Amino acid sequence: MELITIKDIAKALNLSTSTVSRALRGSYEINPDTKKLVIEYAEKYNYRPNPIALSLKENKSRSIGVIVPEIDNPFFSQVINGIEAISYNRGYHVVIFQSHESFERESINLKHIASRRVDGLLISLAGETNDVSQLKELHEKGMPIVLFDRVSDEINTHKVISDNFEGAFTATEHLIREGRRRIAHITASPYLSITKERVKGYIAALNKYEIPVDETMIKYSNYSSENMELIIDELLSETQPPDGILTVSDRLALGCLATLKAKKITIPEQISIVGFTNLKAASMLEPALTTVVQPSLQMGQRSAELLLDLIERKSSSIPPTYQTFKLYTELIIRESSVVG
Amino acid sequence: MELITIKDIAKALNLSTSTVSRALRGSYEINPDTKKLVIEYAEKYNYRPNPIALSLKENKSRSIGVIVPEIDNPFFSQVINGIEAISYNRGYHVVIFQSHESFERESINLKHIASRRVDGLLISLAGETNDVSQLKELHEKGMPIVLFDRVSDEINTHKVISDNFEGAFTATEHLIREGRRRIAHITASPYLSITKERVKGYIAALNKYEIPVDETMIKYSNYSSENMELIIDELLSETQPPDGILTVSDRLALGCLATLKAKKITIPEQISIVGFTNLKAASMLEPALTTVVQPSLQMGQRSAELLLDLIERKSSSIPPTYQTFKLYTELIIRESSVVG
DNA sequence: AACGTTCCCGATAACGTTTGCATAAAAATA
DNA sequence: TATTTTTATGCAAACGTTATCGGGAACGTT
Repeated sequence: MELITIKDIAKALNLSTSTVSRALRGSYEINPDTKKLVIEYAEKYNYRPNPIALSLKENKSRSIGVIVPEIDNPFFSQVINGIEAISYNRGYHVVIFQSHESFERESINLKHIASRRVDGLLISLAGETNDVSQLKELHEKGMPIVLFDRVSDEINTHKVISDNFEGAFTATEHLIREGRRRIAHITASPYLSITKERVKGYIAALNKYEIPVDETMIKYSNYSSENMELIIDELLSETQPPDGILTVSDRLALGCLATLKAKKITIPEQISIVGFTNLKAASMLEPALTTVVQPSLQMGQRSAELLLDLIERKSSSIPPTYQTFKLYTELIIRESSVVG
Repeated sequence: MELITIKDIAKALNLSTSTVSRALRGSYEINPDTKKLVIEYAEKYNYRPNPIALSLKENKSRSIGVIVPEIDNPFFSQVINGIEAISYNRGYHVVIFQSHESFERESINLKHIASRRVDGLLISLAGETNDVSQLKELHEKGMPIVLFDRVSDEINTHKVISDNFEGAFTATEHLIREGRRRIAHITASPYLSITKERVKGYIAALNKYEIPVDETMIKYSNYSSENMELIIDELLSETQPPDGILTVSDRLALGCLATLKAKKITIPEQISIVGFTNLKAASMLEPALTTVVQPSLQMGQRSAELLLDLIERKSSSIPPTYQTFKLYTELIIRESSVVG
């Protein structure tokens, strides 16, 4: 990778590095002949400025870090797609980190990020994360941060989320209107903002229709499939087993579906299902899955735009007014929740 | 992000930067007292070496670039997951690029990468890519490169692929053994290595059973759904329409399934389907989809290991002997290809 | 002829770090 | 005490780039 540097050009052309630098950036104070000479030489030898040297000089890397729980999750890979699209257009690189839902791993990633390798951070919190002080500190030290999807009240910065309350509310209401009265809610880690908001939406819908809320119907799950088996068993062994289930992620929806099918429970007759999910195959599942679809791509795009704006306005003295952007979800009704 | 530097420590402690640097790296030639002083100060003020400065000095970035056609594709996001896992363990960062199957976009990404922002490159070629000279040049200039999945003969470096021939052969043979005789093959861009190998496997299976190969049964598709509609229409309007279809990607399999269902064609009775796909939902589709599963995670892990080895052995004078690693696929038989 | 401009260009410092070399002070040896 | 060795530290250069400053040469103006 014997790349040529400004020094090489200067030496070859008997000029100073300053002159070469200026010539390459088209400075007006360079003789047109010299400029031409330099530029031609640079093109001939395929000169490319060393981005690392520039980073050091300008104290910025033109890259942003993204921490997601799992890349291999349709929702997050769609978000990343949106992030990459915007970043690419604005000349930034995207560095990916996975927390694997682990607080420790997230913490280590944050440490790396803290040492200036990136100009800003996009993060969706890990399921285990209960303490955001490290992230907060990073933010207070001046790192531009935008939180998306799984956010925290404790950090005052831009946030981009789905309307989780509304999504869960609408989904639950849909189940109720379809005649369901005993609706379970299988959800993610209780620490997560998305969990809390969705539980609220779920409860609000039950309240609206004066259906009593039974805490044993709300199950917090990690993402393993054994766990799902357990949860379903618990639910089914209740004196009043559920006739409807609301799940809140791709994995939970799929796991729930698989478990119920394995147990020969008919969907939607015995139990209706609605999932929060971004699976493209949702319409072709057996049964076709009613889903709350989140605008994942837009979430990525919006988050990236906000972050890049923060980064580029960093020098400006006016402090940004941080906002939380709520994107709308959409309920797509399919077979899994409609009897007959 | 007011991060402290070695200079700051030096100034505060009335030492030279050299001494501080050496103290921090635990050099034997520093007075234990001084060392202790420096280290304590550094810890107190949370000193972190500036990775960009180190990159400049050592001429390496401890990050690798990954170019994939689409992040938001289960196969690739699983590969990336594997890449990230290994890279993380070995202290490297992963910078993501998407080609969106576009040659131009891939080319622009390669240009960025050429300017030393990363220490090595993992790439799976875009569907449009017919000319790999730019990549070749980059490799010849010394950039460590490992190709995965969609590779090219023209570049002599490590490659990690699935056994595409075997996968397609086995899948086709399976369809034949299930009584199918008129088997169509809907595949990706004809430029891609995976396409060529799979077509070969498909043809070899037909040959083995002395079934004539009909070129009109082999359809090269881009990834849009309108295109799929067209292709299916063409296939169905043949005098002898197909009774089996082999598709070779998540999208094609899903698109094919959707289109056939929309046309009220019964699967597997009228047409059997086998897909190359890594969809986790494959078993729960209607009908459950018979699939050739590729070891995506392992592909990512293996590729990353090979690349990092190349990077770290770069200084060694013995040139590496490049190899192509073939990973085994697995045919999982489900309803979509078994009548009765 | 003396001065002020304009035009080009170079030297230097700086970004944060490491490292080879030099060296003062201290310790050990003669 | 004189000399050598050891110990501990600092200086300066280097990685590649750009910005600030300064200045020589050529030109124009009185």
